Amino acid sequence: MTKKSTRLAKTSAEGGDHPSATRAEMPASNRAARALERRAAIVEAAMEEFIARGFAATRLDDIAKRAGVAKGTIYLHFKDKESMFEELVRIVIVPVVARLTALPPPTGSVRDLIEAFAGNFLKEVIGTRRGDLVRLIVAEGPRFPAVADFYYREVVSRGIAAMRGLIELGIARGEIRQKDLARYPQILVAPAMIAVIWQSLFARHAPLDAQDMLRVHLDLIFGERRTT
Amino acid sequence: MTKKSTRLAKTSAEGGDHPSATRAEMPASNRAARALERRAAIVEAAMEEFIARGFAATRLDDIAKRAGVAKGTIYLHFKDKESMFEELVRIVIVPVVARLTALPPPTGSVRDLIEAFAGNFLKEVIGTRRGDLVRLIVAEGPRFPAVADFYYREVVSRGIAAMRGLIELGIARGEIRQKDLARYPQILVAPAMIAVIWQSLFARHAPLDAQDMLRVHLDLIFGERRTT
DNA sequence: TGACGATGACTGACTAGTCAGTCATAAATG
DNA sequence: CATTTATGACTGACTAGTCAGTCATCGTCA
Repeated sequence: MTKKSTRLAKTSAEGGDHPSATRAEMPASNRAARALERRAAIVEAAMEEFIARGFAATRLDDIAKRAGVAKGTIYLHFKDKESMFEELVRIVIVPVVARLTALPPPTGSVRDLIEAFAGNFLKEVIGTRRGDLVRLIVAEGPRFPAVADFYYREVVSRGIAAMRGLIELGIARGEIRQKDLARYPQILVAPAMIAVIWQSLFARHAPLDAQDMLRVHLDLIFGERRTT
Repeated sequence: MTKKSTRLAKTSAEGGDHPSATRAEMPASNRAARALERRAAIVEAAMEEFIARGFAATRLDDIAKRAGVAKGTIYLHFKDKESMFEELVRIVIVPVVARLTALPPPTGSVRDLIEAFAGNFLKEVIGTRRGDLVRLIVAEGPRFPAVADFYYREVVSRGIAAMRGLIELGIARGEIRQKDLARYPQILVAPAMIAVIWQSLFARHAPLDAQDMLRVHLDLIFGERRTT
């Protein structure tokens, strides 16, 4: 009468019951480890779906399917769709911030420092899943104040502060002319943000060489690099 | 039973005479005119709702209510929700482009030209409903290729071309040093775009003086303005 | 060590609710 | 009165969230 046959079919059909052979899955460590793995799978899957479809249009069924988990399982890890989305942003962003905060030793010219930063950003954000996350936050931010707040606090305000510090250093060292720039570090990062958005929206129409663009922008700020 | 109180304040100044005074409402011109009004009301309402909630989360019932029409009426003007959204973007953007394309006579320095442009942009886009539209397009673009295409064709590519022209002029006239800038007009507009997004997302955390920021940015490109 | 009951992670059918789109009916118009 | 336009109750498809039941794993004890 009941249709519980699914799991049975799978298990019983496999005559031999070596865990490894039967379970197409993992070395099946202990429960806790498996749970963590599953949670990670859900986060990963949810990420993809939310980026591809936005919050409202994403179905939890799809996330579950992609993560290889039953829908109910999601609710063992997250309270509901909304808080799942909010946690998601935290989960994905925190390690990135952590990595970037571990800044390289301040050696060399300010331009070199910023260039290193830009190179990182290029490699790690522009054109990657993380870049899409940024677009997603721009998209959903107004409907998720908690997300916008978090993003401002953890990423934007820190980033702005760091850039301001760099700019002031550059001014002090005479590398940067324009003193007012320190008041608007946004100007420094604007082209990078534009590059992120451009890749998501217009890359197919007109590919953008983000690296070259950022170089030109830095030339604008520091003066043309002399190949002397 | 019905609450027809909605379309009151509109155009009651029309030559109303014959209809009984009972209709405190519109003397209403002819059918075609009313239809256009309604269509406009729907577009306006849809705009608000889509901006506030995004495409997927917007309910047609809400649009209808806000526009003061029945839901069925929407379907007299638009095929379905999706094409409504796409048409909407066109309807709202076309006049803006038209207005901006009617550029002022190229008098004065390039910097003055661009400053006039920026001033316009500031007044007409940043911090207005139209700014939100830009954010909406960024948000929904990936899910609406038609919208992204249209926006690229009508706004982005034209804007980029126009900016490139201005930059080249500035280089020719010796106002702009950095020749490579002509290859990336995006750099010129990046801070303006950032300002649009900033106002939507972070204004409540840290208000941004967009005008001043744009001035600083232009100083960066043209050199500090001499108070001549 | 091996057997066995307790545990709780996991499942997916199900409920309750939502909303795009339809259409029979009503109002307005000419 | 015939025709065009508007209405909003209704339908059917879809989905967030639930929960009774299952079973792999774990702790315990002979």
